[in-house]
This record gives sequence, structure tokens and C-alpha cells, in this order.
Amino acid sequence: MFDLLHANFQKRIYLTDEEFDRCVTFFVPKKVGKKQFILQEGSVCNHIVFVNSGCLRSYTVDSNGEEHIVQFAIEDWWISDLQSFLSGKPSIYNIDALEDSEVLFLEKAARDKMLEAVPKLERYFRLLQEANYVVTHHRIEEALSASAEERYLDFIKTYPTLVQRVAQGQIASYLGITPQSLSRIRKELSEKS
Amino acid sequence: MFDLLHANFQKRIYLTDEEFDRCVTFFVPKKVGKKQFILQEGSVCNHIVFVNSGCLRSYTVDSNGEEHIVQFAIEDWWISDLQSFLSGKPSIYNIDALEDSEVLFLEKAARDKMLEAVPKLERYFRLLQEANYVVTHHRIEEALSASAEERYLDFIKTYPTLVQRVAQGQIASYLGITPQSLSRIRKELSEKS
DNA sequence: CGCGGGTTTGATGATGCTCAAGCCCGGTGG
DNA sequence: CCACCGGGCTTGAGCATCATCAAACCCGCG
Repeated sequence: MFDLLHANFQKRIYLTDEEFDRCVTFFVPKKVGKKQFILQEGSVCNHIVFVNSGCLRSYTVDSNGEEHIVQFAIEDWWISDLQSFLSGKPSIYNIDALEDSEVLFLEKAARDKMLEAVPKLERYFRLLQEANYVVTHHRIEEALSASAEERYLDFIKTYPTLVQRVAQGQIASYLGITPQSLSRIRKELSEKS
Repeated sequence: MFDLLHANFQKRIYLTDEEFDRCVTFFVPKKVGKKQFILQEGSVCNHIVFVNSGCLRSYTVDSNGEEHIVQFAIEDWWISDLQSFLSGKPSIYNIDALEDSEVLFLEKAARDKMLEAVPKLERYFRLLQEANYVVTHHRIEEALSASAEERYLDFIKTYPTLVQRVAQGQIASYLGITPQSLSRIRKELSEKS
């Protein structure tokens, strides 16, 4: 149940088994069915979520009723709206499951206690934030300068597993293009090779 | 010299005069001439900078040699590369001045000491981070879904002062379009009204 | 079998880029 | 004081990319 989380911690910091055991108590395992929400626009996001299995996404709905996917999260990833989580203000994002998933909930209060109990984790979350910063800024630059084809190629290079698992239309939404365009891009790419 | 910084702190947290006096000692005022760099790609960003007067920008140079502006900073704003600053790794950004400017340097070591000396500032920097998170995500969504005209209109609404001060080509770079396109967009907008 | 979703394909049009030329204006040197 | 730059902005023509609208297709499932 907590093996993935354990490995994920160890990738960035070193915890003794005793320390990790202390951490575990703060997490709440949950099952999330396909299409089920774990956060809805307008409500406060008072948890961050580690994905054990399955796949979730966060997205906004614009004034034309169209969805824009912000992030995917498969096993071994975190997902949340940090803005709402940290500020306590209502979120502008939705998060739901694209597959039946198993996740570990970490409530805000629990996280605070955990950080007190195992201060080393401060470093872990800081490193996580930094990684997030890099990904986010890369995404801005790409969105502003790269073509749809370039963005797709970068996507399949960066997230090869997601390409297999997620519906094409969802990837199109993430890339900021229509499903039709993505279909054509894939066609051209396959013809080239 | 430190009035702007003082007001900026007070917007988010409350500091006594004594606390603020302690803070001030950690900052190093500097003059930065137009076109002068305060950070160059490849070097580590070991400072964050508060702008007292003038205007700076951060940007990347892509493989075609083209600049992509990430952020502007006029008086009362911070500018830096947080990724490099926090991780100690080389930056991928450049930061230089678009006007002769007066800034306050805060070195990494100085910031750590300042946070020890005035713990209230932890909250200040957290709030700054959150504001940054919101702006950044808004920018991604816009870049992926809005037209050039919409992005420009949003820009002049959000940063009216910048429109006056910054060369049009720089704004085009920030918006991810060519100077020619921006020129045409402005023409159409003026014809409409 | 038929329905529903996601994907593909086609035709057409809008948006924004490229290349190229001209313009405006402030600065410099004769 | 004027001529000449040079940088930034504008304008034009043609083109590439991507969206839109619409129809067909594919396939898993009740």
C-alpha cells in the first residue's frame, strides 16, 4: 500500500524505516472510481493526493464550457491545487479520475503534523515544488513558442506511458489543440516514418 | 530607499518598525544600467531582487536564437529565477534591465539569516509564492486557449503601466507573438473604437 | 442489433507567421 | 543645422497552421 510512496520519498531524501512508519499514519488511503471528483471548482482544496494506481487529471472549464487539462497524474505522482491548498481559498480547478484509482489523501492538518513529526520532509516538499516550477515554466515557453506538432512530440517523449493510457482527446486538451488536429498530426507523423 | 519595500511587506504582513529595521540590513542596494545583466544563462541565481525603480525582464533564448520573455518587473516587484535560487543549479534564464534601474539585492545566505531574524517573513514569502502560482497557471491556460488579441487585452488590463513603458516588441515576445502581429492587433483595436 | 463514445477524414476559413519594404523619430557626426 | 543613420513600428502579400463544421467510421457494450 505504501511501497510506492516509500520509494518516492527515498528518491529525494533519506528516511529511516522508523521515520517512514511515522509518516504513514498521516495518510488516508481511498479508492476513487472513474469520473469521480476529488476536488470541484469553488470548494477549498484541503488535501494533496499521492496516486498509488490509476490516473487522475486536473482541469478548468472556460466560459465556452470547454475543458482545459492542467495536469495528469498516474501512479507515483502527486496531484492537488496548491494555490487553494496553501491559501485556503476556493479552487478554480476540478480534479477527477480518468480510471479507477487508488490514492493516498494527505489532509492539510495532517501534513502540518507530519512535517513536525518528520522535519526531513520539509526538504522533500521543497524539492517537489522546485520540480513543479521547472515543469510549469517549460510548459509556458512551449505553449507560447512551439507548434502543435512540437508540443505533441515533446509530450510523448516526456510522458510515454500517458500516451498509451489516456484518450487522445484528453491529450489534445492538455496540449491546447482540438482532437481533430491531434488526429491529423498523428497521421502525418506515422506517414513520415 | 526602503520605503517601497516597507509598503510591500505591509501589504501582506504586519511588521513593527524595529522588525523592519532588522530586515533592511540584509539588502544590498544596487544600480543597474539599461541592458545590464543581473543573471545570465548558465550561472547560478543566488539572489532575489526587489525593484525600487526602473524595469527589468527575465527571458530565455531558444534554439533559433529568439528571445522569449518570461516576466517583467517594474518598481514594487520581485524578480529572480526561483528554480536556480532554491536548488543552487545553473539557471536557464537571463535577467537584464530595460531601463536604468535601482534594485535591492537579497543574497541567498542573507535571506536565510533574515528569515531567522524575522520569522514573520516566512509568511510573506509564502504569500508571494502563492501569488506567483496563480499568475503562472493563468498564463498557461491563456497561452493554450486564448487568441493573440485576447491575450493582449488581458495584458493591458492586468499591466496597464507596462504598456506605456515597455517597447511593443517586448510585449509581443511576452505574449508569444511577432511584433508585426501585435502591431496589426493594435490597429484593429483602435479602428473598432 | 443498435447505441454512444471517441477517432478519423474532408472542406473551408480564420489566425498569425514570414519575407520584404517603407516609415517615423531620435541621435550622431559633418 | 542638416544629413544620415539605425532601431522600432507599420503595412502589404502570400503562406502555413490550426479551428470549425460536418459526416463517416470504429468498436466495445447493453
